[in-house]
Amino acid sequence: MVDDRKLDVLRAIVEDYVATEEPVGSKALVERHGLGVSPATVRNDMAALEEEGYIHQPHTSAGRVPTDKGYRLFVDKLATLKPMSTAERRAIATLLDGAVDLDDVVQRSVRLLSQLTRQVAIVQYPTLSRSTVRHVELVPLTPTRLMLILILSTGRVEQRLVELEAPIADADLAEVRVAVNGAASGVQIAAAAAALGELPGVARPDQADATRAIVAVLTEAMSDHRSDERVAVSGTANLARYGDFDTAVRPLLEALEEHVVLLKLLGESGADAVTVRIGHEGPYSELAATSVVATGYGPMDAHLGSLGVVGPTRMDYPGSMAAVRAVARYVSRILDEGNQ
Amino acid sequence: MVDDRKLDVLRAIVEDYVATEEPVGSKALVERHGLGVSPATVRNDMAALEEEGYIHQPHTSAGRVPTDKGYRLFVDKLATLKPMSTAERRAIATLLDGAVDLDDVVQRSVRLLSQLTRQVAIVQYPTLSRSTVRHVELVPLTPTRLMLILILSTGRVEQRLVELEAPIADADLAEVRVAVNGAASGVQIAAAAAALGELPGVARPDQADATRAIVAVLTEAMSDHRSDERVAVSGTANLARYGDFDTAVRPLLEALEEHVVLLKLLGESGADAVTVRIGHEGPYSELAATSVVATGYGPMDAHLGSLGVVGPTRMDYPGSMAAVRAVARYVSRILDEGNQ
DNA sequence: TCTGGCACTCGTGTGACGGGAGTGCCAACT
DNA sequence: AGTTGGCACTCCCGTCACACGAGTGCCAGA
Repeated sequence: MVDDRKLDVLRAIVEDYVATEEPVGSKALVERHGLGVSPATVRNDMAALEEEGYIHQPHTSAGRVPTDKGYRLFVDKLATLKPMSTAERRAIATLLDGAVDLDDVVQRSVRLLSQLTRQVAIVQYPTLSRSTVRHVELVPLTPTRLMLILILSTGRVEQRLVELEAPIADADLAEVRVAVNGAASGVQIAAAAAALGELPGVARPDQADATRAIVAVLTEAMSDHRSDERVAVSGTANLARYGDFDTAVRPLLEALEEHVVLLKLLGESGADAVTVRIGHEGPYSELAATSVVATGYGPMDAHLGSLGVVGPTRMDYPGSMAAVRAVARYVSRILDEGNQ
Repeated sequence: MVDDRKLDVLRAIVEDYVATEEPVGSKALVERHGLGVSPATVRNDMAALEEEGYIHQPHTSAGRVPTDKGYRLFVDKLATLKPMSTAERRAIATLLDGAVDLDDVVQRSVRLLSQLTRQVAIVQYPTLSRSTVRHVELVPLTPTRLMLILILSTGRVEQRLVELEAPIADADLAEVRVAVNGAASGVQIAAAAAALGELPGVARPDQADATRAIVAVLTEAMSDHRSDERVAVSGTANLARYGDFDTAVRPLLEALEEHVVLLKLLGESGADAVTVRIGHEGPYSELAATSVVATGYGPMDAHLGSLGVVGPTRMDYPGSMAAVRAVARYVSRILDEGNQ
């Protein structure tokens, strides 16, 4: 069914089409690639490939274009990851090492990824849920008003206001702070919520009200999945290179506004495998003309978030996959370092 | 020179062109607006307006299109701000009141503004420089490593790591914390840097090194204008409604990637006046086809940042100006409340 | 199994052409 | 002096016909 030469032909078609954005014919194919056979032979193979649904002819007397199925085969069997050049590696390393905080890491990463791939890049902020509490700080603003600061192992900092029923003395506040940190520090978010729930019960009676208010705000902040939905996007201008505006650019622009949609697009990729979703394989029918190359990141086997690129199905898969993998690895390493 | 009817004609041309995106002719004009004169009369006026550079004819036998100068006159003399409907006012109020922190305020505002105007909205994060220090917190992570947290009056929180030469005792740390807050709390950023500079000299000798390290990181964090350059963008999908891709959409998409460019576009608008920059009036020749409607925000007369919308010169100026002003007022009010 | 040849299909670019929207100008009217 | 109706003129745009050429499918021969 799929002998070697036919696969070569498919690979050549994909590469040429990606490069030229035009249907590719048998003659141009044998010229640009050293296939060593005549156009007529290639035509036979093309007919077979079309029969099997890997390529498609926009109209009679036009060249062939890969189908989603064709891209799929290409990615699964034919693509060899383009290794990053040493210059690129060094650029990644120096750029990301200069980041000063979590926000900065995410923003530099997304920018970098869009520049490397010349496509739209998406980076999800690290989720709260799998990280641990590093420290909880309570700062008195007025006698009945505290600022609560929650510092997580990923470097994320959440801040909330706490309103108290009654004023609290500095000494009492210090005790509550110690109690809260005793229960939560170093503990995973999920477990910390449970441990904190016990606190108001065992606190000194005159500190119980304040403890209860603080714990309420704290658990609310920890369970706030708003930040789980945060994503950074970069490289929108690369959409300008798209050919067809209405079928390709507009739906994607709209999707980029909806962070929930983006997260669904990125999906729950495994931490070490680069996932490729081609055209209709994705969850949105409006985005049938776009592909997603994504992977998870996070130190070791902990999945903290996903990142990737989206672009036309006609995209450079090997290059994108390599770039996505490289950036994910660097980001994982940096998060790991900051975590010590 | 510019008698009343000619101004009426100009207003009608602008309104029709904005609505239809097509050159507007004399006949359609008298039909759609009750001008009470004949097409021939209007033609005479149009000839005069064109002579003076307010309108322009793409080619003979076509209708007229406003020039930048024409839009300018329209905005300055002819536009009456469309008041927001009560439904819109309520939508603004409820949406923005639900914001939990500064990030949330900015992100909700920018989204709201893009939805109200159906254009690309931009909101600059509040600058550090004009805000005051609310509190500085020092959290020991390891004996020689502190996390420094800087809380500003706008609600912004900055975090930095501090590496110490030698371990520091908790008691000493508490004293340094008091000293630092004594020097900086409630003081404007600019003044705080100076006050902090004195500290290492007057500190107890055994605390001088630690104080010096902390102050160094703190002044660095306060002078970090990186956050001054942060902007939020929303509504990119509205670009899809643009007609001409290459001259209008592409340059703007590219500009949206460059936050520095955006800040320059927003400009240093006064806090209470809505600024309109039309086409070539702006600083970038590539953006000759786009206009900017912007204003400053901030409680009272303090200018904390700018916000606005960008769109085609052919845009609904009265509606955009009203929306920009309304959102800026609500944002200012919210920042003021959070500041007490 | 591959190859060269050949007839066929069909999209694309070009040029001619008519319709129509809109203008400018002029003479007449108020 | 300002306004109006009439009229000739300009020029964009959509349509149609047509030739060109790229590309194909098929078939006979190596």
